[in-house]
Amino acid sequence: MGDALRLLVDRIAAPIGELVVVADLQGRLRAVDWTDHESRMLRLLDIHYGPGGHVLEPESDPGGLSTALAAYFAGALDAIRGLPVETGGSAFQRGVWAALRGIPCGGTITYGELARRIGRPGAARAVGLANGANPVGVVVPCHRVLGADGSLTGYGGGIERKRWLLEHERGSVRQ
Amino acid sequence: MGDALRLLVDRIAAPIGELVVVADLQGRLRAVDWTDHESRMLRLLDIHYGPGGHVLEPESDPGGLSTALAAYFAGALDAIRGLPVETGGSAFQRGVWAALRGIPCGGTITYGELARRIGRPGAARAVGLANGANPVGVVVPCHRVLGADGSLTGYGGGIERKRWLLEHERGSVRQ
DNA sequence: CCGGCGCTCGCGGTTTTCGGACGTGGTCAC
DNA sequence: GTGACCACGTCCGAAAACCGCGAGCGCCGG
Repeated sequence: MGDALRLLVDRIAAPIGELVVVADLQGRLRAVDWTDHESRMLRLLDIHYGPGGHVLEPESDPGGLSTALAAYFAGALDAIRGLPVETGGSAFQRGVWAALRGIPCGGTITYGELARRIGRPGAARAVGLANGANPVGVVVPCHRVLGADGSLTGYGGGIERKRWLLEHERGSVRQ
Repeated sequence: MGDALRLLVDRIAAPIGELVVVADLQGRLRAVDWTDHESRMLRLLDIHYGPGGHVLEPESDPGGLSTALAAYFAGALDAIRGLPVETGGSAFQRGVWAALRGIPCGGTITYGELARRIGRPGAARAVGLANGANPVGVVVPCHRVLGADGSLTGYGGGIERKRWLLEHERGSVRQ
């Protein structure tokens, strides 16, 4: 297993819980999730890189990513905008996640509209599925997707956090 | 939208406010309302013909209807008697509106009596509802309907106008 | 006693709201 | 392959709310 993917792990405190930050040696984000849902994150890593295909090593503020995330929670919403992200996943999923990064901070979109935007009208439900499979929470803003009627419908880390994030972004943007 | 219903719009002054007159290309009245309640009229048009199902074009005295209405306000009450009217609405509503035109000028009727007259005794309250949904004010004389105790109860354009219209019709008839 | 007033309740058509039944498209497990 | 999941969206039918009413009652002051 000498060729296993080496990943650096850090943890930071946020107002709504502790975050796990996973980066590669090139300083690209590979995963972000809440520590109380860490098992889900580990499962996603296994799916993307294979069980045993990666090793986790503690590291303080790898690539400055932890600092950027902390800044975001402190109110500097732009701090996470251009952060480098690298993921596995199917072509469809990567398309969804790429589209997610196009949603401006403080804005929202519906599952159906996002499906249309990636050229797959009618795949709204599949978008929800891909959303739930997003390994990089917060930075890839899956929380900015709402139901057609404006309902929050669901979020891997818990609806309450989704609500908090939207409120945080909407409030700080002061629109 | 090439098949949208084309409607001609005119405005005339009356002693109690300005009126909007809407006619079709065949010279039939489609709507009449007070300008200060124009939004209500537009909503009714949307309900009857669908949003975007009609286009409004300014036109002076379409089909001579404006002239007829002005004559009515000047004292020639008969001027609006036989005016052609065309509306949408449910079967019940059209029944109510047809019955309204049977009320002689200068006369009145109660909601309950009107209900009985169209074969729906007990539907007095529904008659009130249909009355409020009448798109062709004045010409379809919804103002001639009173409560069982003679009270004026209500009128889309304001009770004051209802009182004025009844007074106008009663006075000029000189009964 | 009698008339008037105000309240309550039943009324019927329309509109709005709500919930459940589909159709949907991509994933994952056999 | 095939079938079963779902962080959806649309449609349809039932139920409830909404009112430009009217009749029935109890209450009160002549």
